[in-house]
Amino acid sequence: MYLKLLSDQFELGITNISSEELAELGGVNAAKVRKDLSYLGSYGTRGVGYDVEFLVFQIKRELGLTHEWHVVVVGAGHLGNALAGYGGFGERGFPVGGVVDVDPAKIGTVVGGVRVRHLDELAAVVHSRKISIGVIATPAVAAQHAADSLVSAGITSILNFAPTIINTPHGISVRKVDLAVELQILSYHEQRRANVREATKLKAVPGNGRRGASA
Amino acid sequence: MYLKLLSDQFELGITNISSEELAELGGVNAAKVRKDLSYLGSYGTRGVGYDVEFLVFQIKRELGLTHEWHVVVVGAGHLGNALAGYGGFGERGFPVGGVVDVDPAKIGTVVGGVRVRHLDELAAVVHSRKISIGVIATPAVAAQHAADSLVSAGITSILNFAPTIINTPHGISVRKVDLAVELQILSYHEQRRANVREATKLKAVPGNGRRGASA
DNA sequence: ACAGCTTTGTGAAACTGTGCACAAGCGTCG
DNA sequence: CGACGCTTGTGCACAGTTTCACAAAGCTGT
Repeated sequence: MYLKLLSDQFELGITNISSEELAELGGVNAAKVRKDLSYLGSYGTRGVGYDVEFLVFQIKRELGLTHEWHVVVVGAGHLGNALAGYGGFGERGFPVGGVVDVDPAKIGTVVGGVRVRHLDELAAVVHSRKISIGVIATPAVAAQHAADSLVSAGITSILNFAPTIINTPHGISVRKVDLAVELQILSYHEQRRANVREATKLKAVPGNGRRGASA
Repeated sequence: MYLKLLSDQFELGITNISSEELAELGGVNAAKVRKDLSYLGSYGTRGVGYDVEFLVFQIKRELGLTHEWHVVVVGAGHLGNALAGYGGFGERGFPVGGVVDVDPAKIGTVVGGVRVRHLDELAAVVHSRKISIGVIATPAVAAQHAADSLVSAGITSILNFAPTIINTPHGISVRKVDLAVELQILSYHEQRRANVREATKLKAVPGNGRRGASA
C-alpha cells in the first residue's frame, strides 16, 4: 500500500512526505506508518519527513521489485484470459511469460500476447524464462492438479484464483484470492444494515442487538 | 472459509464434522474453529461434533446469503468482461444484474448475458433490480468517478478492483482487491528465498540476517 | 443407571498488533 | 549560535486475537 501511495505521489511531483500525510492518504494512523517504515531502516529526516523517491526504492528493494518477475498462468478460460490480457500485471513488474491449458481448442491461441501451450510443456515454459511465480486460473476441480504441476515444474510461489484450498509441499508460498468471498463479506455488511433497519422500524428490544461493526 | 469447506464436505456426503476435522481442512487451530462457530450460537453436539448441513445454513443466514444479491459491474473492459462472464459469481449467489461503461463502442454489446448500458443509466439499472452491491472494474483514473456514481445511484457496498483507494461517504462498505499487490507479496517471499540462498552460499556473517519468515 | 470415551464451549493465559506520548534530531530564523 | 517549531523513532500501555486447558455434556455399551 505504501509503495502504491508513494509512487502515485512521486508521479504528482511530490518529493517529500510526512508520516502524517502518508497516514492520511492510506487511511491509517501516523504512528503505524512510522513503525511500518522503520522496519526498512531509519530513512526519514526528523523535522522534515521522508524522501518519496528514496522510500519507493527502499520498499521496492525489500519487496524484491528491483527486477521483473515473469509469471505463468495456468488456465486460459475467462479468468486466465482476463488476467493475461489485463496489462496491469506487466505495468507493475509482473509480465506474463507463459499461459498453459489442457484444452486442445485453446492451445495455440494467443492470449495477452502469448501463445497458449499445453500443461505438459509447463516445465519447459518455466525454465526457458526462469519463472518462479505461477497463477492458477482453472476451475476448482483442476486447481490441485495445476498446483502439483507448477510445483513439479519448479515454481515456488503460487497465486490461486480457484475457489478451493490447494495443498503444497512446505516451502511453497501460496496466496489465495476468492472473488466470491469478497462479495460474501459485502453481503454480510448489507445483511447487517438490513437487520439494523428492521430493528429500528420495530423500535423494540434494545440491547438485543448484535456486536457493532463499522463500514 | 468455513462456509466453503462445509459446503464442499456436504457435497461429498459428510453429514457430521468435528472442530478437529474442520480445523485440519482449513489449516487452523481447532479451538479457534470452536470459538468462531460459537459466535453463531451453540450449534454443536458435545461428543459428536457439528451437523454440516445445519451449520451451512446458519452461516449463510448470518452472512445474508439466504437470497441472491444482484451486483452491477462498472467498466466493461478486460476485467469487467472477465468478472461478468466468470460464472462463479452467479453460482455463489451474486448474479450480475447489470454492466455499465462510458465507452460508446461498448454500450449495447452483451457481456455475461447482460447488455452493457451507459454509466448515466446506472441509477435506473440499480433501482430496477434492487441492486445494493457495485463492482468497480475501471482503470484507476476512473475509479473515483465510478464510486461517486455508484453512491449517487444508491449502492451501499463496493468491491473495488481498480488499483487506487477510493473515498466514499461514511456508511458505505468498500473492499479492495489489487491483483498486483498479491503478486508483490509473492515477490517478497521469492526475494527472501533468494536472500537466504545468497547468505547460505557466502556462509559468512551469521546473525547479520533479517527477521525470520515462513512460507 | 453408570463408566468411559469423545467433543464442545469457554474462562484464562499468552501472544500479537496498534496507538499514544515524548525524547531526540533536524532545519530555520533572528 | 541558540531558541523554536516540526517530525521521526520508539518505549510503553492498551486492545484484540489466538491458543491452552478443562469442566460440562452427549453418546455407547454393559
